[in-house]
Parts: sequence; C-alpha cells; structure tokens
Amino acid sequence: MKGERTRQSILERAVDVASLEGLQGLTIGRLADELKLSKSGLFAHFGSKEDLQLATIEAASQRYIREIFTPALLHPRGLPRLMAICESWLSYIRRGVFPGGCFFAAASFEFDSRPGLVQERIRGLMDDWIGALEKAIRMAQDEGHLRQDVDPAQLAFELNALFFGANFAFYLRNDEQAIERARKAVESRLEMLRTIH
Amino acid sequence: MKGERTRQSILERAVDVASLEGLQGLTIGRLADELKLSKSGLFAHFGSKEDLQLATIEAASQRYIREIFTPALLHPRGLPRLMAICESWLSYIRRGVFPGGCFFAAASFEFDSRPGLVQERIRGLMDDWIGALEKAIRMAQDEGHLRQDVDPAQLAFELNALFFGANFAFYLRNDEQAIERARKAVESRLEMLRTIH
DNA sequence: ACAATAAACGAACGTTCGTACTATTTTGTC
DNA sequence: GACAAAATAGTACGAACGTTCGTTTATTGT
Repeated sequence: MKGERTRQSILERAVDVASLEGLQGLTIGRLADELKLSKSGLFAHFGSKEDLQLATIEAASQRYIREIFTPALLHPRGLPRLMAICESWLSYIRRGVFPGGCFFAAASFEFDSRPGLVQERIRGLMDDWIGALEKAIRMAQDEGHLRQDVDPAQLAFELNALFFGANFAFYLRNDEQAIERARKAVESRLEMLRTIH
Repeated sequence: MKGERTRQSILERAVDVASLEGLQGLTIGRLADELKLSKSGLFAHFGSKEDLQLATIEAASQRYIREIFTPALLHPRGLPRLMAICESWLSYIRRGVFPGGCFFAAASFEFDSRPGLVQERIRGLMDDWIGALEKAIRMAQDEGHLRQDVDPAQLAFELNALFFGANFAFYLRNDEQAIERARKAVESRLEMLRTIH
C-alpha cells in the first residue's frame, strides 16, 4: 500500500509543524504545499481537520515513546531506570526531537481549556506519561532504592514540572543552562529520597 | 475620552479569550461579536492583529502584576515575601484569574518557536518575572533567611517550574491536588534552604 | 496485459481571516 | 445648539480556511 507510506510521511511532517505552530496552526493547505501534495489529496487521508490532529498526536506519541521510553527501558528497573528516564527527557529537549520543543508540553497548554476529542486524547496520553513516571518510582521503591514514604504521585508531579520548566527556559528564554539546572534539581531531589547515601 | 474606555473593555475580554484560545486563536471578528461591536470599529483601536496581540499582552501583564505581585509586596522582604509570592501564584491558579489558566504559561509555550514582536514581548515579560523571583530570593539571602550558597537563578528556575507544573496538572489533568502538591514541593524546597530550622 | 482499485489532482464551495476604505453617528467644547 | 473631532459602523477586498466533488493518474492483483 502506497497510501500508508504517504500517510506516514505526511504525519512526520505534521508533527514537526504542529510542534512549531501548534495543532491549530497546523493547516492543511500549508502542509500540502510543504509536501508538494494537493490539498484535496492530502485531505483524503484523514477526512477532517480533527482527524488529522488526532493522527498527528498518535505519530508524536510514537516518536516520544521511541526517543524517551524505549531507551530508558534498557536500564535495570529501580533508581537506574528512573534516572535514565529523566536523563532521556532532558536529552530529548537538547537534541530537539521536536523542532519546536516538546510536542506534548505545547499541546497540553494549547488544549488545556478546549474540550473535545483532541483534548481528551492529549489528557489520556499525559495521564499515561505521568502514570509511567509513577510506576518507575514505585519500582524504585520496590527495589529498595527509594524511601517507602515517598508519594509516587507527588514525586512524578515534581519531576514532570522540572521537565516542562526546562523546556520553557530552553526554548523561550534561550537559557542554555536550563537543562543543566533541571538535571541538578532532579538529582538533588532524588538524592534526598534515596535509601542509601 | 470614550475611546479609551472602549479599548480597555476590549482588552479585558481579549485577555480572557486569549487565555482560552491562545493569542492566535484570538480573532477580531469573534471578539467584535462577543462585545457587540463592528469588526471595523474594534479594529480601528489597534490597526493590526499584531498590535492587538501586543496590547492584549500588556493588559494581561497588568492583571498578573495586580493579582500576584502587588499583594505580595505587602509582606516584609525576605523569606516571608518570597513565600507570599509563591502562595499568591498558586492561589492565582486556584482562583482562575485567567479563565483558561495562566496567560503567560500558555503564551510562552505558544510562541516559544515563533520569532517576532509578540515572542520578544513575551520573552521580555518572562525575563522580568524570573528576574523578580531571583530578586526576592536574593533579598531573602540578604536578610539572612536563606543560605548564601543558594543560586538565585537555580531556585527561581525550580519555583517557576513548579508553578507551571501546577497549572498543567490543574487545568489539563483536572488534578484537584495539583496546587497542594506544588505548595508542598515549594515549602519543602524552601525549608531545606533556610538558614534556621 | 488488462481490469479493478487506490491515490492524487484541480476546481469550486461557503466561510472566516485580517485589512482598507468611506460613511455615519456620537462625543466634547465653545 | 453649532461644529470639529473622535469613535463606531458599513462595505468591500483578496487570501486562506476546511471541505466536497468529479476526474485523472498510479498502483495493484490476476
């Protein structure tokens, strides 16, 4: 099937454009021009703008998982894996996996007050992401690496906040030290909650 | 002058709409409809869409300063004032000062990769905000409330990240506990960096 | 090779966008 | 209350939006 290949190439580009201009700034005409496709030919792959947005979110999710999660799973469960996830996240910002910064941070703020299918999907994926962080934290407790009195939801909240903060400072403020600052904050927080010092 | 009054009422509404739909989702036609003005009548107050966006940012900035900064300045300089700023920020989210969540968090992520006057203004205001946080931290050091080896830029980064994280969790994830989590994280961080325990 | 199917195109739809003009109403001052 | 100025309305424009349609070109399976 050639259509599937075309669809994938459309979505790869759509993810990049959306990370730069937002999911609402992602327009079918512009996307078609950039890919040298006709508007109608591109449109036929999706059927509606909302469908295109949803498909773009799925494609971004795959990239996210591939770049952040899969590599981190190679590390042994417990604190090493949790730290690998954090490292992975920060390097994902530095490497510019999405040209406009973290796709999901941007989408989260863009759609946090816009009910609809798009919001629901973003919320679902962010729930998954925070849930995965919490799971990694719980594993670190089970392995005896982190103190038992740590609240996984609390720590996941804090780590995620530092990630978003790094994205903000790095991309908007052009603060080259942002990533280093986030790393330092993550490390000192985890160091404080370790069982063995 | 009646024009100035009209302009202010336009901007008040523009700030609310932009916090919900973004600065690019803020359209002149829609704004005119909501305010029962003609498109051209409204447009005449600004002269261009970009000017409207810039004026909206200024109006949002005034609201931000009024709601967060001015009340905090009533507290004595040093740790009390720094904590008041943090409290003020979190209550500003809970109170829904902007209907779509923090205007500047949203604008920061919307324009972090879109060069232009709007981005420059947002960057400038965010620099001011982080700078104000750093200043409050330095004052707390000068007053002997915070340890001298604290890096103001590092702590300001962390506090701001927790604020943005709270905004994210509260508005997108509907996490009622988000604000409490942020407060806890802020308090434990400040507690750790105090001179006297 | 050929028919069946899938994919892409081009033109047009109605709507909304931002912006430019001109006309009309409202306001403040003498 | 007349009059200039300021504020608002009205109309129109070209461009871009998402979407639909009928047609043409490529690809596939036999």
